[in-house]
Amino acid sequence: MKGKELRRSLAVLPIGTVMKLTSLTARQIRYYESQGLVMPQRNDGNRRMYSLNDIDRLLEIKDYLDDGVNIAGIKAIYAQQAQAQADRKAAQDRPLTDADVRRILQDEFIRQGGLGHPQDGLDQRRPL
DNA sequence: GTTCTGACA
DNA sequence: TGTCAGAA
Repeated sequence: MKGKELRRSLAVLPIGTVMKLTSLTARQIRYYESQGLVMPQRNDGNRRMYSLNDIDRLLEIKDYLDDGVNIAGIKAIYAQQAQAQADRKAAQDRPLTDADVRRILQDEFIRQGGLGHPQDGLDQRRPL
């Protein structure tokens, strides 16, 4: 993770500041948290501490709400996005399976001509 | 003074 | 969602 994103994820804002930055009431901000839409950190005194990313998320939630999307809908959107990212990460981290290796070897085999079609006298080789 | 949780005329 | 209470 780069320093820039690290700073954006630093939770340093108390709810009072977040209220002014988002024009949301503390009631609304806490409610969205209860719905799992945001998950601010807590400091020693159990006070919610928000990061710049949290601010963006809250502003985004507000926009969705203004566009008529309900809480359930927003939940679905974030759930789907999280799933999409999980899939991408899984694809990156997963070591090659036997199936992957077979597919790669077969592709390479075909790329080099494979069994070809000796009958028609022309190979199916494709240039790289 | 600010924020937290829980509750509801 | 607003707002009040009682505590931290």
